[in-house]
Amino acid sequence: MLDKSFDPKEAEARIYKMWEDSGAFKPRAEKPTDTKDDNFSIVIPPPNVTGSLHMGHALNNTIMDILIRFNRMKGKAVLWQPGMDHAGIATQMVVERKLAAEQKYRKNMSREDFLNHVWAWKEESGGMIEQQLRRLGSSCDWSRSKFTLGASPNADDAEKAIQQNMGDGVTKAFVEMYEAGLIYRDKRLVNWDPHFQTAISDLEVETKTVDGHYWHLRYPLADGVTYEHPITDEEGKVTGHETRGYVVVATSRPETMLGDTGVAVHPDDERYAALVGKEVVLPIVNRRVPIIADDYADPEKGSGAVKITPAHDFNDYEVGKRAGHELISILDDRGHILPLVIIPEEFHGLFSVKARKLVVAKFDEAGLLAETEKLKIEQPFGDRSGVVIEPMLTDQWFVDAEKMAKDAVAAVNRGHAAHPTSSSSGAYVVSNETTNRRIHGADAGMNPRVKPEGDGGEGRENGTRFIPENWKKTYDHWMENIQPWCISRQLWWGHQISAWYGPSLTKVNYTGEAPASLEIWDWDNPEIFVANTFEEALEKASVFYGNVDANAVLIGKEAESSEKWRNQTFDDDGQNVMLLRDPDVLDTWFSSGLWPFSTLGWPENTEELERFYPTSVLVTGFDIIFFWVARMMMQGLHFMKDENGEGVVPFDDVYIHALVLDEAGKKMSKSIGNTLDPLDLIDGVTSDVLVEKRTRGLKNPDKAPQIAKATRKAYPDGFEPYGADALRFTLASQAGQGRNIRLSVDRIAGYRNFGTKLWSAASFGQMNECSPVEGFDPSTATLPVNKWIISETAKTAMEISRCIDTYRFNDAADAAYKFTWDTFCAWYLELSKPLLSGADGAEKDETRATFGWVLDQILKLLHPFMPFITEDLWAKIAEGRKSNLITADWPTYGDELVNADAVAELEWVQTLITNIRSVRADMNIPPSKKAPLLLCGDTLDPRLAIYAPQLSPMARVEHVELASAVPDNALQTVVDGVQYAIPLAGLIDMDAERKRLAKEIEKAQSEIEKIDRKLGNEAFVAKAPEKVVTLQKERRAGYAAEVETLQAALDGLG
RNA sequence: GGGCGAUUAGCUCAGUGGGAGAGCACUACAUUGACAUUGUAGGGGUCACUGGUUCAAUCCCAGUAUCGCCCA
Repeated sequence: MLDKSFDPKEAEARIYKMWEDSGAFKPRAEKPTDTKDDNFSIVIPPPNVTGSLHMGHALNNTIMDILIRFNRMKGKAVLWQPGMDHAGIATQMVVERKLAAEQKYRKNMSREDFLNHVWAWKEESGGMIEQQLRRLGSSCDWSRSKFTLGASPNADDAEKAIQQNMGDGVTKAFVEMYEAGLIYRDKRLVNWDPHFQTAISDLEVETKTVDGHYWHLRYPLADGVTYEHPITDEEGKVTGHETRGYVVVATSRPETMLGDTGVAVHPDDERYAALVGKEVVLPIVNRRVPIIADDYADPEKGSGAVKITPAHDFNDYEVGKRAGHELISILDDRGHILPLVIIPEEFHGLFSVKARKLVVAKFDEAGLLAETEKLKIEQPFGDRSGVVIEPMLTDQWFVDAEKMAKDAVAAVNRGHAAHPTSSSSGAYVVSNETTNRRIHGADAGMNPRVKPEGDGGEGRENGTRFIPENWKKTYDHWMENIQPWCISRQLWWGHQISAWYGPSLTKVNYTGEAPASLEIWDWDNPEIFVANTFEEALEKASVFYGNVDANAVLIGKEAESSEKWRNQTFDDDGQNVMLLRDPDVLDTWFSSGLWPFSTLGWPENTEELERFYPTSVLVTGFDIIFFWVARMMMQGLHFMKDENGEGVVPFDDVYIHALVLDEAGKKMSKSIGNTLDPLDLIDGVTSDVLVEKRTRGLKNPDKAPQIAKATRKAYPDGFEPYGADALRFTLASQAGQGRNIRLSVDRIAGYRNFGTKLWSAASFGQMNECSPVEGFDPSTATLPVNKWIISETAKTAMEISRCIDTYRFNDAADAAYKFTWDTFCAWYLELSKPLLSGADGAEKDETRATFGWVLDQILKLLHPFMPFITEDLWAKIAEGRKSNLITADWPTYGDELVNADAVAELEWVQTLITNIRSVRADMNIPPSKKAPLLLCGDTLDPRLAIYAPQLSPMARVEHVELASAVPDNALQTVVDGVQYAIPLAGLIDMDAERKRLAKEIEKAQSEIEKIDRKLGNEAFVAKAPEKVVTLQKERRAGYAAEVETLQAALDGLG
């Protein structure tokens, strides 16, 4: 006997362990007959090692798990590759914060000591999210979980073996890209985060609109020059001129004037034409700088003249470069004014905001502050640090993204061209069945790519397709405007850059002769040796310096610090020039970009790489298309080559899912206090705990009472334990291909109820001995009711398969829900009751077997969505199953099981029952009151006798008989043009019945009118397809018959 | 400023060139037989607005309004 209901708390952990222990999460062994089509793979978007599960993960992983389980059941070799991202900045931040609480600071530690702290933290507290992902039911192959940074120095050998390639791969990628000219080192303006004191990429900068000021500053013209400045009225008309000995520039950052190199005006701006070529004297610093003409100056904005600070503004940088200006950096790493001789001492060391106030005060004092304007300004902030980002001139490593982007754009064009928008059916071509490729690792030869068999699709031809396809535009747009990607970070936690520096020989005209002395070597613009290892770098250096000064031979010393390297010149033996390894690390996304192949073992040529690259689909949110998807495309195409040397895309499809928002449509965020923890929805939570969690550790604690109040109002009773299945099903059912999902807790409860419904139907089946029958062949069923439910099962199975294949998860979930609840539970189960409780015999046996078979199919079809409850039932309703549900065969039958006659017959039964119920309910006839059903006509429909046992309980029909005329005091209904009467003397309000009939007639009448308008239109009859015209005629006939019968009924009432 | 998207029942959202849908909420009725985490029935919508294309528009096109997101 089944328990009363499913207990997720008890079952989830037990079942998950059973799956994992069974080896079901590992890809099945390769068969000799396997083609690329028989493999299905997904790489997980690696969560940050610091991360904890949020709703975005829940959606993302639910979708992946649906795809994975579906394809696994279809018999494919399935690999869901898990892993984590080391998340450079985020992790370093977490650990530094933790150390600070213990009065320990990174600055006072060696790099090695600090990294040991981070690794220790990772072992202890990192990676919690992998446990949380298990709670969702994610069926990843955890045994191959990868970490972008590789193994910890203290890891055991097994772990080291698993992670070995991760670090090697990144180094190899860096070196190869450098050698291919795709990576270079350059002094450029970059986004500088003064808090973390590192460069960050454009993508890590968030521009926000904040309250700010525009200060209009007067820059005096040099040498007593003056000009006539036009004075305008409110409408912009010039009303006169005034003589000015200054130009006005407006800025939101006055402190940068300390580093100004000029003032720009538009070349066509007549007002300033005479001033171009003249100079202004910068106040405070008393420097002369030129007035130049440049298109960048917008005559419409402000005074039309702009100050130019090339070292601290991206636009000014370009202007300065065009004008050949020298760059003057005025800020240090922390955003403080540098102690430069050209800057008055009182500014030295001031934080930029303080310097700003002082500059403004000085201008004001000197009468040079023309105006202070309050307005909203756009300001860049670091997405992690939250501080204002300073453009800074520094030496950094860059990827020439523009070059790589071309191939990546072309690959997506190919992907979409191979799959033109589908026909009106809206069905996508099933991707993973139209590709058939084999790939080998970088060092191996490639097999020719086999063209897929055509099923209408042309095959992917090594392209990637976005789903929904509108994301292609976003991707294209960004790729076409891509900027050099700054990949170096001034952090410690990450892949240290594999480059070594030696002194440069550029200062001498190097001819191969030994320079006279090391003194003239240039330490500021070092020679760069990019290599996989120090030994390799040394070799390269030896070749380079080989015939230089015989007194200074490089023999393999690596400088421990840049100070030592610069200041000491020779190593401790006083003999040798040292090489210095670049202390910086790579942007985390550089290693994430290798994820689709590094996780499969690259740069080794592994079996997994062969079998599972390219991956079938990438499932992710649109917020990381640029960060991640684009980079994987670029790096995948660069490193993974086919036998012709063509780059191979990392995935066939990219499915972009929605963002999960709260019920009000707001982005979930800790600071707003509207986050929902997936685990709370799975396990349940009290309102008190929920409030506590939402108000703990707020950046702005003042908000706590407000958040607490809103939380208690929204969820006064907290959450019940809905279980992982309900959460998954809700996410799937809301995963329409739109932009976002408002998560509804009511719906989660609704889908929990759905699970209970399924459970109770299974329980009913068990009580009635409806166990699955070994070898039952559904095509042999004889009873129409069984043929019908088998038909509906087949139709549903086809529908669900089609929907999952085309990433229409909500449609798939809906189809499963409707079939289970409405078709199976509400109709079949009730219709089967008389048979199951009737006399033993062939019909009862067939019905039991059918019931058992259909329930099995339901469990299979629901399994990808609700893995736990289905697996539990699978085991509990039948003993000695051949396999667990997770590896059971997916239903693949189809039309051959659909019996149109049986479907028509049962639809008639349902209409009859529904109509009887409806007229009775309309007249408020209590269900307890049974009544005969009279067929008003000449012959009794034999089907009425057959379904009498069902009509009795379901439609409260006492018995069925033929009547020549409608008796008085009877309700009437029409099914298929046949009139039925239900005599209920004494229970019917005849006036109400007349009104009811009149209303029904009116309804049908208005439909007829609508159709008549159409059919009366000659153009419609002439031009519309015949099918449509016929359909309308048929519909009209149907309504007409109904009206006639209803009218007769109404007339009969007198 | 450029781009993308949304606007359908009270709420949250599907949907389609030819008969307006679901879940929740609501109303009425029911209840010892799978299930109250229930059953049956019902009410409720000019498919944002204005034009256009078409025999036919909620759907395609153009514009307007409102809201949201991304980029500058």
